[in-house]
Amino acid sequence: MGTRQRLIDTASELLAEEGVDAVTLRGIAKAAGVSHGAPLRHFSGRAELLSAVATRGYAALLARRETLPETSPRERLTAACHSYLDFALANPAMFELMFRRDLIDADDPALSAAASAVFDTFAVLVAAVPTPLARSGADLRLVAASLWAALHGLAQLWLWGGLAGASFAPSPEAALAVTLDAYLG
Amino acid sequence: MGTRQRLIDTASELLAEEGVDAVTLRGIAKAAGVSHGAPLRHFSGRAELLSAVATRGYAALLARRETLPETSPRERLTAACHSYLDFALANPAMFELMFRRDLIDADDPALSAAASAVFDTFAVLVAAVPTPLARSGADLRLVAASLWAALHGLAQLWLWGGLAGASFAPSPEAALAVTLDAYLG
DNA sequence: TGACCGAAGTAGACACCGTCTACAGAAGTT
DNA sequence: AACTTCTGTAGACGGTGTCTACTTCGGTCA
Repeated sequence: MGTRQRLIDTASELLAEEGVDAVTLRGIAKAAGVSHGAPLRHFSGRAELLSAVATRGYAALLARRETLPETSPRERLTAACHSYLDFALANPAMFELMFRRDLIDADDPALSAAASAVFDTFAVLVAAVPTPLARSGADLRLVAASLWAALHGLAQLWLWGGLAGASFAPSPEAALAVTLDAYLG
Repeated sequence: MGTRQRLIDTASELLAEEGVDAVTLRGIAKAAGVSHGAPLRHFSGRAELLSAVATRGYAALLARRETLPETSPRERLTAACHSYLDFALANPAMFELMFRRDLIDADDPALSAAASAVFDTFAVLVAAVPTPLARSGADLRLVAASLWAALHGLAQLWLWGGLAGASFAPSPEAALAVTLDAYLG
């Protein structure tokens, strides 16, 4: 296996185990058993390596779409929403990296393609459900964007520390249920 | 004026002008005209200084609640939502800092108090509006959390790069309108 | 075959970062 | 007047990303 691929693998493991702070170019190199300068032979810099890692994250998110139940469009959509939240909570470091534009290169073609694919497939799922919003004539892609943002905010806020410190501490699933209620009626 | 306060001021300006990457302890010290070690006489470390800056951000967010129109609860809530999004888009670096738990100390008492106050006042606004969700018996604080998350996700996603790269690029206001439609019916 | 040449890995240097420590002075207290 | 505390400075240390030689190895071509 090529060094380039091993660097991405090692970085992914390091990310999952030690968090986003640990994904340092030198640390990855050491964990991969190469010198600290070796990664620069395969990537233009840290951002490019981490972009490759994040791209893998978007791919994993997309892969979850293949495992949705083959039932009603509505159930498929709610399952996809749960899947998104589950992914974020199960892979917090990867999820954080995927949206840290100071660590990755947002213009990376593979990365933005993967990210767009995630949104596009989500938009398709949304379009298949006759929500009250859709009945009222709203732009379906706008509804998809709005719902995705709601999901994303839920994940982000929860990873951030939930509403800990606030006077009560709901579970993310409970909040998601309310969100889905709002959108799907 | 004490050095401590000037450090917070300088850091805030630096944050707004140069972004979150520029808010380095040494950079702040230089901009404030003191030696690189001086900040450590007033703060235990970078996290404590940045927590003070972020606390100011939450305070600014809270202050916007004072300027809401004295009309119907529904209009007050929608105005508060627009205000939240406006704040994020107008102060992207501050908004980012406020939710970067690797840069600030989430356990800072002043910080968590300010953050909780923001959520609590938002929950009060939500509770005053007879949304369809409320009528269906949902926990009002849960509704507030869900709506806040939706707002937050909208802001975050937009700052992240909007849905640029996706097949279409909606304005954040348009997406917010859909979100409010979903929740307020 | 032998010369060449580019790709890949290494080691060292540089500037920057956060943090720690030793030191100097100023201010206030006993 | 002596002593202690507070505030600021300067230097050091380990860590980071990136750049620049320097090797080394594999394949290509005369």
